[in-house]
Amino acid sequence: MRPYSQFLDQLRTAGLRPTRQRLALAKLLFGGEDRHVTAEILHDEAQRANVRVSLATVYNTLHQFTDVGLLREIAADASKAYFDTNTTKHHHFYLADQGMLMDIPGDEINVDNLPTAPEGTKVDSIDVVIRVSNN
Amino acid sequence: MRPYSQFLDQLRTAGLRPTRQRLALAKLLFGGEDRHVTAEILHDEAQRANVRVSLATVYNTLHQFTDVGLLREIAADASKAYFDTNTTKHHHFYLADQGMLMDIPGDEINVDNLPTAPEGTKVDSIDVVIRVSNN
DNA sequence: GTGTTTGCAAAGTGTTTGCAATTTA
DNA sequence: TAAATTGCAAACACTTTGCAAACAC
Repeated sequence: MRPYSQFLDQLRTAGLRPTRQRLALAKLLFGGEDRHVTAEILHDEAQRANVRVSLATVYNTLHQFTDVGLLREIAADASKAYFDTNTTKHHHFYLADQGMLMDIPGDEINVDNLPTAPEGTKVDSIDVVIRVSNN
Repeated sequence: MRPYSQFLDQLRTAGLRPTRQRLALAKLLFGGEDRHVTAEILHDEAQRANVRVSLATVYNTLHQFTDVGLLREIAADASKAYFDTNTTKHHHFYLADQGMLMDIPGDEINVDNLPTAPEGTKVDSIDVVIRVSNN
């Protein structure tokens, strides 16, 4: 099995050039279980994996991946951007004390009786965030 | 009717000294309809109303009001903090293009089948944000 | 080769902080 | 007068940007 081939395909399909940096970040993001990252977390992880990539490129890459639908951005906290590798419909616990997100499976919350979007707008996403703190 | 008396009472009840700045901000926030503000919006508004108050004090005041339950903070966008004068249970449309929040009445969305909070934590709030953009 | 992507450092935005001066009770 | 609050400016955290060098095709 050729290493990286799944990530190569993933990037090509998305219309992004499979550069060394994008491949390495894709591997970190999509190589295992679903996860929630901030730019800083991913950058640190890349360093530790001996992947030289600048923080600016990590930011660019996270946004590019989000634009092509490989990631989903979660507004859990007004001070930091979180990205989720699970782009399917589901919601989150936000552990305020740890600054950490946890998935809630999509079928564990019912959201219904949704109002229609305001005149002239379309719905981009529906986020349910349950903020919890230590007790 | 003594001007400001309702705001004096409101602040005293909340255990906050009714300073000139807090009174003026309370009047702007709670003197009319429910509203959503950022620190910058409120600061600008205070200037226009000829209330001299520093941006730092606006930030402090917004957080103090939030701590005592007069305001509620909404994480609608990872880049800016929004505060809502309506602290009752309800949800929001976030108009991404305008950076603006709109209330959705509490009874217009059902959220049920909620999972229990993770071990050792308690639920602080449940936010439903429907992100919409112009079409 | 040509256009894209990267890294760097600088700049930008929103927010918090330290501390002296001011205000409130 | 003692304690709380304010304003200022500096510091901070996170993010974006401009541009020359490096890379992908």
